[in-house]
Amino acid sequence: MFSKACEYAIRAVLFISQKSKDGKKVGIREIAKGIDSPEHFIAKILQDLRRKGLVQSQKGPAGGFYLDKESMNYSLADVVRVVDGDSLFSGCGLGLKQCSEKKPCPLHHTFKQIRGDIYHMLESAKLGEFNKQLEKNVLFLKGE
Amino acid sequence: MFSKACEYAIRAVLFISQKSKDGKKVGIREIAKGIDSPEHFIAKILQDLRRKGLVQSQKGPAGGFYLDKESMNYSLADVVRVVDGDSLFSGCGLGLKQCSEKKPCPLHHTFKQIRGDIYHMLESAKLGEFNKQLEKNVLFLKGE
DNA sequence: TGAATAAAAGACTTTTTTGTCTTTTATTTT
DNA sequence: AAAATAAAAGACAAAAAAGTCTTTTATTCA
Ligand code: FES
Ligand code: FES
Repeated sequence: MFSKACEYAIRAVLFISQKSKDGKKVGIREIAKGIDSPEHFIAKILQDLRRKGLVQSQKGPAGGFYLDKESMNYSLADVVRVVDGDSLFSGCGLGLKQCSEKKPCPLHHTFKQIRGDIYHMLESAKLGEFNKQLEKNVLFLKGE
Repeated sequence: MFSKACEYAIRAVLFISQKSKDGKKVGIREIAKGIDSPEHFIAKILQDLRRKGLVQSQKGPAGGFYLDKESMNYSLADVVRVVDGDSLFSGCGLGLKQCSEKKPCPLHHTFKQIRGDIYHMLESAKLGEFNKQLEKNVLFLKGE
């Protein structure tokens, strides 16, 4: 459904959100541990997200990644678009060159609905909204 | 969502279904053209499906791929399971090692629903059921 | 039986994705 | 200013997915 890079991206962004909610910054090593991902791999992904303005960062001692007020209101759909593009939101489920009403694939009518549900799920999930549940250990960003 | 191999597989199986509905067999070249896929690539995928019994084939002149009565009742979910495994049906959307109620990821509750919808869409879609619409050119297996 | 046909099998290449390592740049603190 | 810290950048490697090519095997038909 998502690429590995995108899965890591979402988990990282939610991790940063929770850790940085009272102005703190969080380093790449802590992020990698917190979401159980390869350190340098998630680092590169976060650089992309920073260039697009979805997360902020600061170099040097006491530096790290964080989310400002605005970024808290980005949605997971924004993250997905940066990392995986928008084929998940608009592409054909069976891989036809383009999804269209004029030449629909056999799954089109059902799939369109589901694709919309996915979009709605991601669009309505703002980065800041899971903070409390993550802190209470009611939601998790890594397994075991 | 699906791998390329799986997209081709679904399209191929529906193509075979439609072409073979009155006992005819269809060759790999015609299939590849009919669904706009690489010939040898889809050939290999169909070999897997044949070993699992989802499609039938016959070598030699006038041979080719076809679906028998039983195979017509397989579902797209069966095809997906053979080609992509069942992670789409049971895996965590954010890539946690396992999806569970005990340690749910932030998307778990919403995603579980969507995953179920996908499963239902694929499980209820039997291989034979698109034949008429494909023949009438109301549904399509390739773009442009 | 022999030629033609078509799938099966397997080796191989290319591309994409994922992951690692090293060097550079910016920032802070002493 | 110097040392320490942490992200940024970029080169590189490994693995997986996608795609290609050649040879073999089974079947039919003349
Ligand atoms: S054409 Fe396939 S999903 Fe719309
Ligand atoms: S734990 Fe992530 S979908 Fe269930």
